Amino acid sequence: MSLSTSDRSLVELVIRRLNVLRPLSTEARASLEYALLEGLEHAGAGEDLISEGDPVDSVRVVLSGWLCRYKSLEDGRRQIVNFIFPGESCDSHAFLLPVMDHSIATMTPVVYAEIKRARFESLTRDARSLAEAFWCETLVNNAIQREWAINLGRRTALERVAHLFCEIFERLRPVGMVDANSCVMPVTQMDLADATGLSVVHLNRTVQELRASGLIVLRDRILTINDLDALKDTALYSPSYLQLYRRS
Amino acid sequence: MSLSTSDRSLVELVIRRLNVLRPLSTEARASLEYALLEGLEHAGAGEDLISEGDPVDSVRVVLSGWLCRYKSLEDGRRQIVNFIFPGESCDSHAFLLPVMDHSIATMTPVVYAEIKRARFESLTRDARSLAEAFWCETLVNNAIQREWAINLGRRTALERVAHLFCEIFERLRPVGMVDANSCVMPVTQMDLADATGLSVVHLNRTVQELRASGLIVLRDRILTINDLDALKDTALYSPSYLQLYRRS
DNA sequence: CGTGGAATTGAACGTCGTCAAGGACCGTGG
DNA sequence: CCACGGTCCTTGACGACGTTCAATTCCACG
Repeated sequence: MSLSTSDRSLVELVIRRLNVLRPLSTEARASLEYALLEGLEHAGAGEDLISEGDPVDSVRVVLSGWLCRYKSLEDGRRQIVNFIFPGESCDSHAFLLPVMDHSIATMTPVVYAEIKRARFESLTRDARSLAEAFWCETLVNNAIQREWAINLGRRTALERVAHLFCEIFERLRPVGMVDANSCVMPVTQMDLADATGLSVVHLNRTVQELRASGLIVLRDRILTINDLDALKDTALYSPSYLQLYRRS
Repeated sequence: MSLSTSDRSLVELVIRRLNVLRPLSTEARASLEYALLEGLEHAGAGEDLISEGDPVDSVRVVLSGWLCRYKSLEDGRRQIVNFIFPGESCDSHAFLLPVMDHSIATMTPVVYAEIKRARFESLTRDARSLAEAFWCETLVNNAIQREWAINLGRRTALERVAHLFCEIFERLRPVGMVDANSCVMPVTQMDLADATGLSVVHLNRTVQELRASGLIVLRDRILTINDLDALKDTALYSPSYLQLYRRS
């Protein structure tokens, strides 16, 4: 495995993000950085990294690319229950439960670092700040999951899609994947439909409604938000749940 | 505060439940039992224990009664994102994040134990098994939240309500609140509507559909499930997410 | 009794899903 | 070079599921 400078900068990104959740000690950063660089892996788009029912014995930290957590019903209906963005980890501590309750799939080519359970446990035992940072991540995930519940249960199609775009934008911003008012949107409308609980057809019409009202431009897999505040208004978006910034 | 024998048996229930998630050492049980008995509190029905935006500095463990986590939109639309049943804790570790992202309300009169943050942290520091048990609880909650996402996003009204009834029944069983094939259902149809993302009117019609098909009886706040397997079939219910039983 | 919350019913409407077809784009192979 | 197939996006027509509004019944409680 070769260690490019780009890999190193991706690892930096992970550490910076965790550091926002909990300030990390110098040793914590160093040992995490080492563990990440040691476990680098690549995956193509559209692969299942883990499937519902699988036992888990490692933690994966995403360095680049988009993934999603999803669940399926017997008859094929699928619900994406969350996205996973660069800097986030897939299933820290998931090994505390016997098996996965959901699946994780790549939506783009992905670079990630795999840390075996024993290694992860010794890392977090040695650095309390690291352990807390990963736990904070789990808690924030929990909060996002709750926000998705009200999104799916109580928002209209237009509000749901607007809300999803706001959330994606706000989650990509702190990891430097937002350029002024636009970001990549490397997923199909089918995926967006599965994330918002809509049919593809209706998702498409809803996106066009957002386009027609001038709030967004979505073309060539690039999302441009013309007026973020206005988009948040139509989404009834309240950002507190992301906990992107620490209480000072 | 008086310590009745009934309080003691409720505390036993909490410990038994945590013990299913992680085997607890004798000392862990003893110190937790002590902390719980020391922090007993009561609340009436329909009270907000914590509201979105509040800082948290304690953990509440529910000894009896039903609560719910919910989120609201500006215009009053409300989504119940989860229930909290006896034996479960409200927000263990929530103090790791600055403020609550959702509110917690009592749906019935409730008995709970409040453990201050410092106390909780020393408890879990001294007993690793206890810490892991509480973390497991958080992880299971996460899994439940994901199941609710697919419930709200991809199931029909009939499936949603059937699924909710299955889940409630299965979560109440291990804490001894199920009697043969029936359990209490001490909430209004308005609450059930807010939990399933339906209007009250349509929830009512859906419940009647379940009644008409002979699957359930719901009367006088008692839910009787005539054929649990059949109900699970109509709900497309797959129980693994509750992780009620440990891998041996 | 009378009051108020909860459950229930009816009717009309609307959002969203389904089905089906057409178009844009892209890589592959003849 | 162009035909071909595949995937994704888009549009139209229609119907169904679920919402809204409003009225009625039921029941516990004072």
